[in-house]
Amino acid sequence: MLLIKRKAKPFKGKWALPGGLVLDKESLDQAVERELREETGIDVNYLEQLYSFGSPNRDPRNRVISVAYFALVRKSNFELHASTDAEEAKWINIKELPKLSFDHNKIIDVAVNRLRGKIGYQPIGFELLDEKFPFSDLHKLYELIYNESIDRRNFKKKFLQLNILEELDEKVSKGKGRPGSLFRFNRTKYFKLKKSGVVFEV
Amino acid sequence: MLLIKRKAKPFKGKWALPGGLVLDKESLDQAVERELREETGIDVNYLEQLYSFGSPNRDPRNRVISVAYFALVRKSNFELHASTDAEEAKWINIKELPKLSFDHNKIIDVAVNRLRGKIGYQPIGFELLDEKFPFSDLHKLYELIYNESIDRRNFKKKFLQLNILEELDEKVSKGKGRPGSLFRFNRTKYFKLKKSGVVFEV
DNA sequence: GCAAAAGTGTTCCTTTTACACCCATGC
DNA sequence: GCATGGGTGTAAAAGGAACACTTTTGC
Repeated sequence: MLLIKRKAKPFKGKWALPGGLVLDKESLDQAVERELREETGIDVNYLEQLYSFGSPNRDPRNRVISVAYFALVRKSNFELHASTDAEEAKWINIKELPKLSFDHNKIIDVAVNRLRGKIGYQPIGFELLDEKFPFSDLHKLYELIYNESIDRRNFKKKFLQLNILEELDEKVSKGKGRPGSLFRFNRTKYFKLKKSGVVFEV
Repeated sequence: MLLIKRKAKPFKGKWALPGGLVLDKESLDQAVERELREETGIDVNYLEQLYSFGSPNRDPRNRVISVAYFALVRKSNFELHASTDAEEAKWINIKELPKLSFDHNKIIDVAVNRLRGKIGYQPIGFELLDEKFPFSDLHKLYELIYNESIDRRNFKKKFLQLNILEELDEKVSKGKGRPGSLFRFNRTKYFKLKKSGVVFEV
C-alpha cells in the first residue's frame, strides 16, 4: 500500500490514503489522477473505481462523501518517478498496516477483496509486475493475493494455456538457483481472444 | 426496470431512474431507501451500491455526482405496496427501454452487467422471485439474465447439489402442462454453508 | 558437491456437457 | 387424445488436482 503522512488536522502526522476534493470541471477519474500526482508523484498503470463511502460522521469536520478508487502501480515506477520525500509518502507492506486516519482501513479492506475477486478473471496482476518478469513472480503474486499456496506446475500449465504470455529469450537469475525465462503479457493477444469470446480464468 | 416520469425540468415528462439528493445526516443507503419510498412507494429486498457517476456535465443544471445503487424487487411486492399512480412510476421491460433522462441508460447498462456478473456466484436471483417458486421460474430467470439457453436438466442438477433449496409439498400448475413442485430458498442453510467455506457457483 | 530454484508429464478424479424418454395435467 | 411443460439418468469428454524427478546455476 502507498500511504501518505497527513500534514494537517485532523489526524495530523498519521498515515492515510492519498486523496482530496474533486474540482468543479474535472471528472472523478481525473481528480484521482491529479491528487495522486500531487501527493505522491506517481502515475498509475491501472485505476478502477472502488466504492463510495458516505456515513455521516466519517470525517470529524464536515459531511464528506468519498468516492474511493484503487490503483495498481509497479513498485519500480514509483521508485523512478518519486517526487516526494520518504517522510511524506511510503510503501507499507499490507500485512503490517498501522491504524490509519478516518475509515481508511475499511477502504483498504474493500480494495483487497476487490483485487482478490478480480485477479482470477481479469489480467490485472500484470499491472503489479515489471513488464518482463520471471514466471515465479506471477506465481508468487497470486499466492500472495489469495493468501494460499498454489501448485507451481498446475498454475503454469493453466496460465500458459491461456496463450496471453510470451516467453522471451532472456533469462534472469535471482542470485541462487537455476535462472528462469522472462515472460511478457501480450495485451494485443489478450484483447483478440477476449473479443472472440475466450474467457480469462485462473 | 422501475422508472419514474419526471415532474420537473430538465427532462420534464421523460422517463428516468428514481433518485434525489442525500440529506445531511443520512447515509447513502438510507438516502436510497428514502428516495425510493418517496418516489415509488416500494421497499426493496436487495440493495447494492453500483457505481458513482461524476462527469462534469451529466446534469445540465449543476455539477452533480451520483452514487448509483441497484435494487432487486419482487414484482408482487410492488403491486401490493404501490403508493403512486401508474402515470408516475412504471415497470418497463428492459428490452424495451426508451431513451432516458441524463445518463441513466448508461447507469442501467452498468447495473445489468453487474447483475449478470454476480448472479453466478451470489444467490441474489431469489430476490426477484416469489418466496415460493416453481423451478422453471429460476431457470427462466437465469436464461433471461444471461440471455442464452441453459440445459434444463443440468441446471437443475447443479442447483440442487448446492443444497440451498427446499422442495415443498405443494405443486403449482401454470395453466398447461404438468404442475411442478414449489421450491424455497433456505437462507439459513446458505449462510451455514458459506461460513463453512462452500462456495455458491452456478 | 550441495543447496536452491526452474523445467517438465502423467494419472486419477471430479465436473461438465450432451442428450431422450416418460409423466401429469388442461382442454 | 394431444399438446404442453415437468421430472429424471447415463455416458463421454474436458478440466482440475495431485504428485517426483531432472536441470542449471551460485557458492
